[in-house]
Amino acid sequence: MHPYRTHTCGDLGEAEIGASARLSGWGHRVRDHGGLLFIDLRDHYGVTQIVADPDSPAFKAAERLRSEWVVRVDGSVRPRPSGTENPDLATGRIEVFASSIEVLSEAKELPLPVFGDQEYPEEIRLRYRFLDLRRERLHANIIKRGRIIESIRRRMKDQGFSEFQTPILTASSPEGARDFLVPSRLHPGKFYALPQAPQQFKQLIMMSGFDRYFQIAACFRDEDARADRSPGEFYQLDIEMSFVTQEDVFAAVEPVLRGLFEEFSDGRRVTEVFPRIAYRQAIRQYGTDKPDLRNPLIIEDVTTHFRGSGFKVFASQIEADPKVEVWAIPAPGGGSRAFCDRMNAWAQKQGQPGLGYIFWREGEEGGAGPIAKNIGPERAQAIKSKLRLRDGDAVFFVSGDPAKSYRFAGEARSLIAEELKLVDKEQFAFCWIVDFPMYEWNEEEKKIDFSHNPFSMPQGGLAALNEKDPLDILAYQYDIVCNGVELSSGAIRNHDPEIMRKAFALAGYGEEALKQKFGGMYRAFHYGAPPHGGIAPGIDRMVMLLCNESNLREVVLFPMNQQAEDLLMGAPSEVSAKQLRELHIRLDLSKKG
RNA sequence: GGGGGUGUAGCUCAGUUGGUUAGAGCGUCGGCCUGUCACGCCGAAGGUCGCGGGUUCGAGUCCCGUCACUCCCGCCA
Repeated sequence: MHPYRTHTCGDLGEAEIGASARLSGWGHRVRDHGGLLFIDLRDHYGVTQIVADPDSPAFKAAERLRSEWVVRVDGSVRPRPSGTENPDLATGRIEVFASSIEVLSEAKELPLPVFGDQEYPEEIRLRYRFLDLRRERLHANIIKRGRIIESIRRRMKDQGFSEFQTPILTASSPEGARDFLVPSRLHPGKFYALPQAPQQFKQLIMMSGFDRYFQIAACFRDEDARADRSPGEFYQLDIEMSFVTQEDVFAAVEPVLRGLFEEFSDGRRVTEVFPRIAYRQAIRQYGTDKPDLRNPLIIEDVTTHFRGSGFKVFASQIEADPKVEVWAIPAPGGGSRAFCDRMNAWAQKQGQPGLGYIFWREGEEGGAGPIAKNIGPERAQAIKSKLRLRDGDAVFFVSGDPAKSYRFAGEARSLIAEELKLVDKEQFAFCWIVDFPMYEWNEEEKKIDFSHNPFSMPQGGLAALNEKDPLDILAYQYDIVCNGVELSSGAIRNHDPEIMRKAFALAGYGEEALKQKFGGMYRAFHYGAPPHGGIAPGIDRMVMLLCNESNLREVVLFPMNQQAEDLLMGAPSEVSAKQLRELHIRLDLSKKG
């Protein structure tokens, strides 16, 4: 017989009744009735109830057993007595009567119980990650993650993509995030960097004559963490294609994501055709460039209704600055003073002067609230009909230069919909955000910056760069957004060295800088570069959405904490003087004390 | 780098306006229990109230500092 098991803890059913079985696993829960004792034995596959009574030679060992001890159980499979079956357990119609129990490994008193679904603090969960991972929810998430990645690979290959591996030790790149550096032993004073993304490699792959590349790529960035941003490292579904337009990229990626989400959505609806929303329209309608389309509210411009009105706060702002607009956020069902006051109080807590509102009670034509009184019934009625509001509804107003106020309007839109329960949680709502501006104004340095990837192709090509106001130039640059989560940016790349020189010149970089910073790739552009483009959806974020989690640590096997420390492995750690000597590194910790 | 929150038994938490010996549930240990599946019942052990300082007759509670964790801003394809 196998030394550990003939079956797993999820195998046994009525078909095995009468057979003898050997199981190994963790003691999940022990119920000792004195003369009768039950053990829920758990392994990766499931839970099986073990029974022992004083007639069994295993009884003594069973009485010693505690939670999370690892044991091997020999016994016979028998039906549970009528009325004691457990329908919540896959193996709940049978039990194993133990003839022998051997303890393979004892467990000390647990700092984190595996049994039950109580929440525990992060520090303990991370320090004892191996216990946390035994728990049902995390265990299931990790399994699901594996299946999701497997499905992505299959779907990408079915679309004719090939998976390649790009280097992990590469050159430091000046753009974007802070690099993780790796000192070179053979080249004193020089460093490798871990890739922030295989961006340049995937473009080089296209220029090397390949097509339709993808990779489940590890990316490294030495930046501070967020709940939806792991410290240090994360994974991207890195994609690049040759001879494509933006539409071709969408056509390749959309079915992969839709199919993937349909496969793992557990019945939640998935957007059938991903709408395309221009960046500027997204800002105006949703107050964000990553709108949650599960939220039905749409912001409208009602500036004209306040110009010259009796509500002097807005009217004088509009008078004083032509950039000022008043945006209205509808709140269907929010038509009560209590709700409006609560929103206003929230706004003040956000450091805003307040959140103006009008609300309509039954049979009250002009609307209620201070703004309604000041602008008069005609204007209030005009706003009401423009936003298609009814009695019982409210509308909130955000006034200011949209470039500064849009974010607050977007936050208000989210909170209103959340409070009024207008967000349909039973769906995955995708959209493409397109037409991102190529450049943006850097107020601190008083100069023009690339707003996203400097290698994006400007819409209109060289002519646009030469003729248009740089701040009006759009790029073939796009995001994919799901439920308000930015899954990825992508772009059609700039493959033309002439356009590239001009594009960098507008941002204040000469050709020398281009050569120096992006030498390998810039060189490749001069030897026959195909038009190409791609995208790189974040694997961890997709898994997070599909697992219905709001923190990446719930879908990563061994995550670091927010300070980018691995509490289980003890990373980062000090290294020996010998290691440092070999790497030509001398430490100066004087600043740290 | 900045702001918010949290820190009390192995774990999750309660602890009133500052007032005697700091409590509960789970877990651990001991006892009882033959159909449980969050088994039940009885009992016991277990505490640097994150750490340091201060105010006070008296501090888990108030003040200052500091550390740890967490969320956010800055930062970040």
